[in-house]
Amino acid sequence: MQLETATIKTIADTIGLSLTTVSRVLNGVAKKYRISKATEERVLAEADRLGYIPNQAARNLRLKKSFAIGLVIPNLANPFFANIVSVVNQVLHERGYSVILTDCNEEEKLEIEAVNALSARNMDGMIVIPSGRGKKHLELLRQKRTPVVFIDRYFEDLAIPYVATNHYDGALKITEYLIANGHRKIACLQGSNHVMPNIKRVQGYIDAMKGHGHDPFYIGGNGFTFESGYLETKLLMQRSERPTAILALSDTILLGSLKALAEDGYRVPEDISIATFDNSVYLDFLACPVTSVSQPVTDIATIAIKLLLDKIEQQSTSGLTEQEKILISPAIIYRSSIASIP
Amino acid sequence: MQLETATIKTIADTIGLSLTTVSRVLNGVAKKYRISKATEERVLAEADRLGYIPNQAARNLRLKKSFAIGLVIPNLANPFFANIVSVVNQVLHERGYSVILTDCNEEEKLEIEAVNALSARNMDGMIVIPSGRGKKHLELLRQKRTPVVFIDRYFEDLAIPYVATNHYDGALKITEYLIANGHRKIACLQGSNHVMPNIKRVQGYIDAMKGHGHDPFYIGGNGFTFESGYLETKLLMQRSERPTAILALSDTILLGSLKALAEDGYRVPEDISIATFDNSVYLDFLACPVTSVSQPVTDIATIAIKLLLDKIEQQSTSGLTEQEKILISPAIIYRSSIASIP
DNA sequence: TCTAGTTGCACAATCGATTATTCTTTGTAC
DNA sequence: GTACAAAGAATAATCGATTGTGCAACTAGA
Repeated sequence: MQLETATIKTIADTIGLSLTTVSRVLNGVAKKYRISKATEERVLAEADRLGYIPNQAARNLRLKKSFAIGLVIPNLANPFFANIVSVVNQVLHERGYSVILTDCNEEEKLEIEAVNALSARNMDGMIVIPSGRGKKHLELLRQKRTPVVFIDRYFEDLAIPYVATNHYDGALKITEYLIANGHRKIACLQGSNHVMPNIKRVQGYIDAMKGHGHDPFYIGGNGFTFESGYLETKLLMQRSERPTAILALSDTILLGSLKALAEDGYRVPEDISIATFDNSVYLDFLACPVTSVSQPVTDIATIAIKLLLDKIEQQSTSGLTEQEKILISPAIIYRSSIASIP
Repeated sequence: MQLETATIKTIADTIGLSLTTVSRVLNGVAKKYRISKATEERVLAEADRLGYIPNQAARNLRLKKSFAIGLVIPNLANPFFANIVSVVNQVLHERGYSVILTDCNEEEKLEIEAVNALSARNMDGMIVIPSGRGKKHLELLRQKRTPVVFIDRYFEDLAIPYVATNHYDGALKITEYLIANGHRKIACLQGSNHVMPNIKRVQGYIDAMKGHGHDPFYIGGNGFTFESGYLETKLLMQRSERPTAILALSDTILLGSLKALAEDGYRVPEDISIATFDNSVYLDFLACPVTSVSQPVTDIATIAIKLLLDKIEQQSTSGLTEQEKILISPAIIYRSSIASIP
């Protein structure tokens, strides 16, 4: 077997035709250029025999198109993001695109580097879940006319489409459910306080409380992490006035919170009720299964890709329409972690 | 601001030098080609002013090097794989490589397509966790001299390096621990029975049983999935002779198994003991925290990348040495899911 | 002053694929 | 028999970066 990789030239030489003809056949435009059936078949047969695979770098250079989509996400170790990547990846591959991934570890510096690196690789489009609050590198993409879509996290003042859960709505509903169950002292353990999902969720919590005539009881924490949930819960339970319920704004926060509660001997839901976001699969199997806001991951990913591919294929230069700001209302999955209190 | 992307030609034209000189300065080989300090500075200043980013497709084509590593994995939704990808991604980006990801959804067909697509993109190297049992597409990579390293799953008869947990050892130890706690009727719920980790784990289970004079009690299941764990446990508990312990060969299987046990009213560990693999973070928070074999994900990923980059950078054409078949013994994390029985 | 060597930079080919343009041959109509 | 059209395929430029080789201009030593 030949060690040399076959190129269009290899094929052209072995069957004595020009590069042009071979290229046209392989691109399926033989008819358009009146290439005879016989020639077409000879080319195809030879390409097959040599195991020809077109060099993408050459195509990319010539066509200024990479057939690749860049994916920039905060942290793959978080199952919620991993799920999004999984779905996005699958759909894009079906559509013939490669996926170039970067995990930014929630650091803005890495995010900027990633966006620039992807830009150098001529991405046909990008899907970004921003880690930081900086926008300059993202605006530069618009100048370069690279289509971008945000998932989950977004900037409202940027003319870049986004698809996300209606975080506000989810938080509002689940807080109202807690209130309906008699809770007043509901503590909210938040994530990174500069990202949109967190801002909206906190606002939902606040509005639900106020809407029912209560002041927000407590808002603390500063990251979508296990550690933040753990520390914040420890602090929380040492206050003179303890909460009757905790609303964790992510599953990672929840696990930390549960660990703190368990260490201090609090039982769920007897001693304290708890609710969370994200609805990871293991919530059903915890000591006490936890009620959760369930984000429609598959829908979000699918819609985002549709938006992106539309932009890529039409290159519509029109401004941002309302249809490109999409929020999907989440469902709430009821489990046994919330007790009714008088 | 200019909308056109700056190229080397742009820079050369605006300061009146040749492409050659600009390229050499930007590649940091100015000294080698005796380019004056003054010229060098003019070039750098202009590149900076124009926000020049080298076109990777052009470099890739010319250098036959993509500065990218292909990653082929079975399923990102599985936290174990997501963690691997997270670590791999981070280390590679530090080293200046991009990561091109494909999730194969555990399908061999997708795996083959992915490997070919990555090959067309001239990957400098690839890290593969095979989904299927086919090897032809992987052998073709050796012909093309693309360095490859397997992680977690591997083929012993292929001259391709691998880094994995010592699955056999892990299964042996945890089974012996169950035996030491008085268990004899230990059921083993397996994953995909054609992949190496599963084969080795099952063998460890069998050898531990036999080593202590017992016949393997039960081996069932056929996938690293929630469903397999659930169904198999339902079947298992309907047998006339019930197990006193279950060894789930992954966390996903575990969750399914726990659901089945809970539905039928069995308590862990009072009615039945249970142990698992993977040590996901949520194991601590289950109704009964579950004892688990903990795979050294970070170590595995780090070593695999070291092997790969060594191969890429030296292009050592030497055969596979023993040092390129690396198995790391896992630790066991003891929790309360295993009861001592008389 | 002349030669040999050094300094500073440019020419042009190359990587593989695409494509507008051009060229040749064959067929057809009057 | 001439003119012209259509069929079938080739020439050559192009995308952006890299690099072996070549060529002035200048310097230093004899």
